[in-house]
Amino acid sequence: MNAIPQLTKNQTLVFDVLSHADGPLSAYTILDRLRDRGFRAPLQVYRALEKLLEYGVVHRLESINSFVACAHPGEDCHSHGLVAFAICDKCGQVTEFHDHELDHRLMSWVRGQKFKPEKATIEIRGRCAACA
Amino acid sequence: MNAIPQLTKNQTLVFDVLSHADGPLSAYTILDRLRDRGFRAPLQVYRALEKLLEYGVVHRLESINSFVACAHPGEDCHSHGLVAFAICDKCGQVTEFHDHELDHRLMSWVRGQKFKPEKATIEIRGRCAACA
DNA sequence: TTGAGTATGTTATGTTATTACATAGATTGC
DNA sequence: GCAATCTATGTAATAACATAACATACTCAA
Ligand SMILES: [Zn+2]
Ligand SMILES: [Zn+2]
Ligand SMILES: [Zn+2]
Ligand SMILES: [Zn+2]
Repeated sequence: MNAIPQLTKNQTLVFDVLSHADGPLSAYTILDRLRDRGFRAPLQVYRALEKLLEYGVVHRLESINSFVACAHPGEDCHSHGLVAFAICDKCGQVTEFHDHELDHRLMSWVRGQKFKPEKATIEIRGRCAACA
Repeated sequence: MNAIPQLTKNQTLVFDVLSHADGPLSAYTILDRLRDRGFRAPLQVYRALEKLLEYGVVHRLESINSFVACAHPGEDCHSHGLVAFAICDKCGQVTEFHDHELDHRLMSWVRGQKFKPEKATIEIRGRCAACA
């Protein structure tokens, strides 16, 4: 359970944008929102995201090439468990959830294969309750 | 359980490349491998892939922007169940698997949220037995 | 045979992500 | 202090992935 280090200037800016967004954002959207804070190039965003992902305070949604602030900051789940997302294709809302049973099931299959997991991606696309 | 229609010329070419590949391929890699069969533009690949995905004979691996031929052709799983992948980051080998228990667990969570799932992505990245 | 639907070809463009190189700031040991 | 080192940042260019827009051709049924 590594502590989250003090964020640098750019990391703070990117994290702030994600925290206050009402849904996942692409790297280039983040860039646009930080132009008036001095951001000029994608790398400023990608480098910050890389660290934020490493610290576990941001998640990447592979199926939509976007990033979202962790919905459960401070919780222990991320260090030992797996994270899943339900993504609404209509309104963009994302629900992050953890399920130890799911985790256990996946990992037991994986261990049976002698596969050494590093990272798991679980994303469900569809319609949220409000948009159904 | 919709039958798979007769594939068109381009769909056949793309499917053949994927079937004979020893791992997942990006769209542009497929394009390169079909240059001498007359392919000139990405869209020829993407359009074929779109159909092949729809027919369920090819899967897209979101976390590596690549495509792979279904490992279980003809099986019924795809129409009602969910597909998961273990992807080796060293050698690129992909193992496709189905697990009804996993499926059930995920869908019960999702139903509890009144979320209407359309598609699920489950990808585990790590090292395969041979590369561990 | 004409109209609708599907498949294809081609060019251009949009979107996402990384490489390469330069500069600046912080930290450590001397 | 001052060099060595490490981390963070700035900038330009390019690579990698994906789609839009438009034209043409090929079914196939009415
Ligand atoms: Zn989280
Ligand atoms: Zn919604
Ligand atoms: Zn399959
Ligand atoms: Zn391997």
